Amino acid sequence: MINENVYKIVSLNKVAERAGVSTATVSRVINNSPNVNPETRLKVQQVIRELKYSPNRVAQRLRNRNVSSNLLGVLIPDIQNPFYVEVLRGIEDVAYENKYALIMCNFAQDERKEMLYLDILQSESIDGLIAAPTNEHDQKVINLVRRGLPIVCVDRGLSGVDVDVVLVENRVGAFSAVDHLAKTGYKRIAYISGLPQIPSSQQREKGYLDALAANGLAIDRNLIKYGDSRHESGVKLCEELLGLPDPPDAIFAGNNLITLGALETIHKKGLTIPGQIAIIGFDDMYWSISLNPPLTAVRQPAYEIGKRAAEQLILRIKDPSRSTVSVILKTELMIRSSC
Amino acid sequence: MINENVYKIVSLNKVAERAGVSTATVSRVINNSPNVNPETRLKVQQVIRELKYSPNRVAQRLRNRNVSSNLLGVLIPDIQNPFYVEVLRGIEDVAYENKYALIMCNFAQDERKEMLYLDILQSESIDGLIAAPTNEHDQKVINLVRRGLPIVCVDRGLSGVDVDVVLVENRVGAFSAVDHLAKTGYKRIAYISGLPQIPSSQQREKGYLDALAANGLAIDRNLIKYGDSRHESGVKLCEELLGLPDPPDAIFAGNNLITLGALETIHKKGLTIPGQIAIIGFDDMYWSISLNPPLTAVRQPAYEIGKRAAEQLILRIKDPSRSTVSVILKTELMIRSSC
DNA sequence: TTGAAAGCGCTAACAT
DNA sequence: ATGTTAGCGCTTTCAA
Repeated sequence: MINENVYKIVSLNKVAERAGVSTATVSRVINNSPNVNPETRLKVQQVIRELKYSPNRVAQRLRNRNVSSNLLGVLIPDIQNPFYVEVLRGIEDVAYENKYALIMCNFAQDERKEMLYLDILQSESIDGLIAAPTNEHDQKVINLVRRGLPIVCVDRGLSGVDVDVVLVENRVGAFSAVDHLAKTGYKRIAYISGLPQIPSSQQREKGYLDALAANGLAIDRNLIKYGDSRHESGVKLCEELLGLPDPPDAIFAGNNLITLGALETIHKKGLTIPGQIAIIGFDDMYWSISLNPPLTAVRQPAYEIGKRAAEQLILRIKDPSRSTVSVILKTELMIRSSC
Repeated sequence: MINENVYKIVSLNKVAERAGVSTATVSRVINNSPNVNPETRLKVQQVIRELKYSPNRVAQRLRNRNVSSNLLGVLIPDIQNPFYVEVLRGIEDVAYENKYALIMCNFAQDERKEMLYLDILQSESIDGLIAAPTNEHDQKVINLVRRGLPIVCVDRGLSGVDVDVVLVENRVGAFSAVDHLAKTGYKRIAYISGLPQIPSSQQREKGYLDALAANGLAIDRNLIKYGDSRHESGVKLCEELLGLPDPPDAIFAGNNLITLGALETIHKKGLTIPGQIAIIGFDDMYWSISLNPPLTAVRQPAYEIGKRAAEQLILRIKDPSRSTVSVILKTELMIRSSC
């Protein structure tokens, strides 16, 4: 358990000793305090370089609870989903620019894992958190907000508390997809939903329903399938749909992974797209054009979502009392050849 | 700058006070020390629950430099590459099982970013690091190894130091791909390489060259293109290749992203695969079957790589003096219809 | 079984 | 301009 090999880290003390000054002076140098004699500063910097000293952030953080830890937490549901990867990239770029490092917690849609990670994040005394909680009533995250930890929610809000949110017009996006399907002439349009407790799934369902209604299409509950937002459930639910006595002529897939799963099933069955079955996805991927056939999809500006979220978070960290905002981004229908 | 809104965290002190015991006793309780009177323990636990106390890991770490911080660093070159995402998943699963959290550093192939992150990781006093450094001579990582920080390298080794490594038979994998191409009858086989300074790129090139030789095919240097391992360079280099006066009849793409980029170019030009141009990729993706056409590829066991790396790392953390190992995993040729 | 106290590395008064 | 010192929250001897 004990690491005997532990590598000795040079401490402020050693630097002070070697430079013949007090620890306070060294501290001032590393924090760029102006009140240091230029010569002293030079000497100290020299020693720092010699000793390859770098300040212990753990100690810094313990000391300064109210000052930046330069750590941001990111809590995402599923790193296998390219959408979240793009969001993460956006966050990461902004974080890096502002000298924040990221503690990344992928809870893989497992609530226990989410709990553990939130505990860790909290006790690491992160500066702020970007989270896509399991659902709007996530008590753990709500408590964190109440306690004053700067938080920005992504892709879904939080009910009962005031919190910054960055999301996308899910209902509108879904509507545009299903409307496109209907206008193209499809009559029996199915919806494969992600986890139904996630607000975005619900809003997409609403968009789907609204579009059917707007186009005078009947709602057939058998054509709505609920899954868990993962590839596997796309595969399975698409099979169920295609096995129906009266199968759909088009599928609206609730997210990335479901689309890919559904595609897999369709190809395994040797069906032609869009001839025998049309498909449209929520979430575009940069390789959608190379899919068979090039996929028509509702594009969410994922990178932008992450970027905005990180920017909001940093603003909030700097000024915790600023009023909360909801950033709502638009989706875009990318029409290719799958419907 | 100062966060006036700072949320008060309950400290050991408060718990001790409230429970009418000393801080030492509370500490013993949270660390499951056996030397605590059962009644006292119960009372303390009660108070802990009441106050929703959770120990401050920062303080714990500062105190116990030689004891687990339960933080692992992960340094990966490109989170947009699905290969690394899978590796990350493997790492993450093992880390979670062992109650480690991950500080994820995506350096996006930017050396300055890598430096910054390594500094942060070091000063966060992580327990260990899983890294895929820019190249074998990465001084920063080499220094870390020398200082005794437990490190496992992924996808590439480190020259001059003894370090645990998990990688894949790159040469053999590339050979099998190009050999398959040659045996299928392709004569002018191109190679689009990732960053040429990365050992795996070099080994794949070697496999490519060997396979050409083994099949009596001439080497045409014009058919070897070097890029930066990203989607964009797949797009561009494939264009160059197809624009050649004497273009290739097959392309071996050095990784995931390059394959997707090349595919994009081929589709934009309206060429048929494999009729007008065949393609085979290094790195399989779970949606390869849904590509147009279903992609033939060399599969690396990415999840397994991550899993093994994390396992090795945890072993090394527990016993820093154990001798280093190289885990070398096999690739697998997934034959579908792109060549 | 419990408590008192030192100290991990650092910063911010306060003093000089 | 610089040094002295207290203390962040915790664990761990050492004593009782």
